[in-house]
Amino acid sequence: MINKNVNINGCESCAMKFDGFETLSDQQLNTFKLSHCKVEYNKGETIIKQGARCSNLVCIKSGYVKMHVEGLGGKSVIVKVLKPGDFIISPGIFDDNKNHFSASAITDVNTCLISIEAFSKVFHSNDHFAESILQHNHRLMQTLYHQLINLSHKKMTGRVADTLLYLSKEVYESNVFHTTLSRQDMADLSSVSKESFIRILKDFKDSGIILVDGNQFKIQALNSLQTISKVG
Amino acid sequence: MINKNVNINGCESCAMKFDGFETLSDQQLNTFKLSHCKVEYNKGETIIKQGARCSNLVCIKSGYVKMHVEGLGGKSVIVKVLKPGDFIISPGIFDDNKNHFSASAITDVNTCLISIEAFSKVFHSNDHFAESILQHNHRLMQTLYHQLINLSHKKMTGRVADTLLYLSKEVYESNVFHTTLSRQDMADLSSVSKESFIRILKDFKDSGIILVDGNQFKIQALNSLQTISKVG
DNA sequence: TAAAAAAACTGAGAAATATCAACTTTTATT
DNA sequence: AATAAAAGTTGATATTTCTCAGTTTTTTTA
Repeated sequence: MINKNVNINGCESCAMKFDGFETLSDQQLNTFKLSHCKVEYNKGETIIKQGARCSNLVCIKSGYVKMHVEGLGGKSVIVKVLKPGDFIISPGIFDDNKNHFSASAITDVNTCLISIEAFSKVFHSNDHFAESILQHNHRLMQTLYHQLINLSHKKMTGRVADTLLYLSKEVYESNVFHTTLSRQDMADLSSVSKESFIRILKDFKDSGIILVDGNQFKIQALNSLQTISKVG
Repeated sequence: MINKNVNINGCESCAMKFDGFETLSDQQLNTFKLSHCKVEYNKGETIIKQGARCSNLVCIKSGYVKMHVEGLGGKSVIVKVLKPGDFIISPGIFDDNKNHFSASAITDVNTCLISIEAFSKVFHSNDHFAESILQHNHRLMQTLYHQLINLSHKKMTGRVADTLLYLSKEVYESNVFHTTLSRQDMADLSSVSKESFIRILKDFKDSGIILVDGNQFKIQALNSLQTISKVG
């Protein structure tokens, strides 16, 4: 026995729950384990770079990550904020092997990187896993449809309201939250300029809809915010 | 033998090529054949309705289809124009079983509808098919990322130029084309108002970049159009 | 801890874009 | 063929949203 520790912190005993991974057999988990790297990223670091070859399935064990698409003139759109339990499959997998978006740490982040070879092997050997990967994709696509509607049919106020609701409900899961996203990030999530974002935030604050102190947020009038988001 | 014709027009002999279907065995094709309905839609008819239960994989054998997301106040965004050989998998499959977008015929359309049960059965029994379905999805997602950037970083002219290039390159595959999309449709594809779309079209025409006569288009200065699209 | 850099905020003005109303042309219907 | 309905077009106007420039606050670095 060369290494007694081979199973310590092995994937079977990983406390983290990733949706869809439940159907993996011990052997399949072992395939992941053999390929995996535990990597810690510091706040601000790039985890996935748009345009680069994609070589990993990135599983987030702790911390928060922004998933963004880099556009024209240094601008970018934030598509999603990922949290522990989320994982990222680049749409380049099974296609051109390039990343079509970037991902950056907005806090210190602990990840588990699984090689696409291992991912591919397991995808091909477990049809239930394949189904859950397709489902994972479909959900992301629903987010994108929602974002498209937001952008084209809503005015700035509606989009900013949406961002606040998204952060509160989906990301931080509380009506009081502290974010490490900058104002620019939140503006990119709402597709408005930073200045406009700040102004609208102030309006919401002045109307008593939210409470803001730096990066600390509290949603006070959920109904109002939901109405603004719906009406656009 | 009850029905001598059972194999006539069976899926093995279908002349239509759908990407990813090559890996299907005769038995798997038979699963599709058993479930399939050939349905002809008239121009203007709804093929897939957003919010309704999704019950089919829709394969387009002839004609053109617009895929659109219905948003607020009766507005909608056209995500893609589908042509013969394309097929539609609703993102609701393997998830909430609802359609998250609509699809409407913009010409008379011949379709082959395959039940999601049959689709699911084959997806689970052929890992190469599963891979190509995931790839199909990823490509659609790339379109969506592109659209997001278009919407948030480009001005109207850039978006309209993009729409013309898209129709010319991807849909009609010629620099001279006739479309059955209305001005409103093309505006929805560009996320601008119909009036703005018409105005920009006129500008392009006056600058000699394109030639327009009703629904007949000719791209005369491809370079200019590409520059406008890139610069935004 | 002082200086520098980055991020947050504010106001004014300019640019982009939508809306509305009228009008023309095309298409569909009786 | 006459009429109605829908789609396309145009101009004027109002709204939305961005950009720029300056200021303050916070964070980082030396």
